[in-house]
Amino acid sequence: MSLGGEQFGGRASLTRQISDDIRARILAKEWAPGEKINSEAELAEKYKVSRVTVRTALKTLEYQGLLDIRHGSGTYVNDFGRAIPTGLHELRSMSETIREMGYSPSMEFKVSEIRNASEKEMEKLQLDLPEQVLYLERAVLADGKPVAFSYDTISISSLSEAVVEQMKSGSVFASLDTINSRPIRALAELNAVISKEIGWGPDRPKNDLFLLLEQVHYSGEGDPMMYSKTYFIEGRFQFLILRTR
Amino acid sequence: MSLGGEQFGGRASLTRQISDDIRARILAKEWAPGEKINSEAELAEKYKVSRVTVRTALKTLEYQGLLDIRHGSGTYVNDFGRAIPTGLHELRSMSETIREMGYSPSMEFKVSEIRNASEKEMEKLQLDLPEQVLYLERAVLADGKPVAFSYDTISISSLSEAVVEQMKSGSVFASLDTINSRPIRALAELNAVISKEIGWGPDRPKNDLFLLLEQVHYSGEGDPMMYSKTYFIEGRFQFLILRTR
DNA sequence: GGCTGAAAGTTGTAGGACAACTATTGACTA
DNA sequence: TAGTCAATAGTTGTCCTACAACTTTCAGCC
Repeated sequence: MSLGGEQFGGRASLTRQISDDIRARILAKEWAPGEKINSEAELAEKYKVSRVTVRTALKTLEYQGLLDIRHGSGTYVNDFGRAIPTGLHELRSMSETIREMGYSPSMEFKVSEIRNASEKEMEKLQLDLPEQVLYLERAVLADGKPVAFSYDTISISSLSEAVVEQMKSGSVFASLDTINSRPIRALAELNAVISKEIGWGPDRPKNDLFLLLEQVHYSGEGDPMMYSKTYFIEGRFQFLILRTR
Repeated sequence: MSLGGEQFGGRASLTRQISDDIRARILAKEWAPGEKINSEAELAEKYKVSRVTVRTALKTLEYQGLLDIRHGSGTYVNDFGRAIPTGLHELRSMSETIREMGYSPSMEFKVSEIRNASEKEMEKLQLDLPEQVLYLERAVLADGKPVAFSYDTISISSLSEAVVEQMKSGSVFASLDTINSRPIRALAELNAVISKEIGWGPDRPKNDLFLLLEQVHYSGEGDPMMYSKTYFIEGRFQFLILRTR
């Protein structure tokens, strides 16, 4: 059984590798919704790890709403229709999330420039001086149709020019992956917004209604890396949450 | 060290009792934000449980965004300004959430009646026949000020008349607690809504803008118990989410 | 002062054991 | 036959002990 965890230098914990792998297996419909998966003992043997590690991984997936662990009975795949719980708690790139939902993600760049940070950006990114930042305006597409408009400001003082150049037209998270410095945490706020200033193009919603996810991403050292405002077009993107006790 | 877990007949797991207790201690500011809490070994000794149990409890709180567990270093209380992560993933009553945020919760009943279920309600509650349901319209107040309007439909076919009567003017969750049948899961959807039909009174938002949390609550046996639409007044309630990898 | 390496402290993983709970089976009874 | 009940096997929850992996501290040395 090969895991192919650790994508780069930084090695993910064993628990994380297994949790990721089982998550992928669930989303790949290896088990039907409601079906009982292998017992912890079996999984531990297959993955060649201890039961403790498997248990921790399964617990994570239970938190994420994918599994239901029943004492004395077994562990079952949760039934959530066609949609996948959005996982607001898990830090994933938009592209990854869209892909997991079964669509094909893409981006459409509208603005992509390096300029001085505004006052609000300085505050959010904890900059003392108005240094240079990378500013992006993009439409997020699923199967070619816009589902959100994203306004991102990225602190580039500690990034090489090559990486910055890459970000200007590709995925921000993927670029950060190449230097192994993807953010590991984000503090997000959710708001309902109505505004004529947001979005562009023919697929822009006529009622000006958006669900705004405003967040600051932090590096492993706790430094702010990116400040982004993502405006989800109401009705185009399903925010599904499985809540548990 | 007394835990006072199991509030009624149903016994909560050890892990859950400890997780709840530590959560309360964190929210009571027993440790400052950023501060390192006791080691797992210490906690295990204090609570008189194994380290495994403590670890599981801490993992839960880490997932909820309250703690940061660092390998080789220790476990730290997360720093999130004044606000408490809303915990969209944890199933809590509105009152509990508001109380945890440091406000005093209350309810204002507008409608409270028993009537036949509508078609949509029948679908959501999985009823074959249009049986009787309890319908409530309430304003949710924090420190006397409305933060949300809630429209709830409760399946009462399996409830005693006394419990139903209690719900008509008190907390739904508290009433369900008395017979030990609080829902353990909810499937929720989040939307931005603009509507003139929602809410009432002088504190109703003039811009008609709400964040709608529409959800179905399920019992331990998987049966739908309640269908509710809670319209949060945009700007009055902070939906704060800590996202982690 | 600054570097090095040992040591102590903490979380992560292992393995084995038993407790607690669930689901199934089959015997027994009315 | 249908229903009840007890035994049983299977699964998750908790405990114990030990060690690996990592971080922080600090004494000792240059």
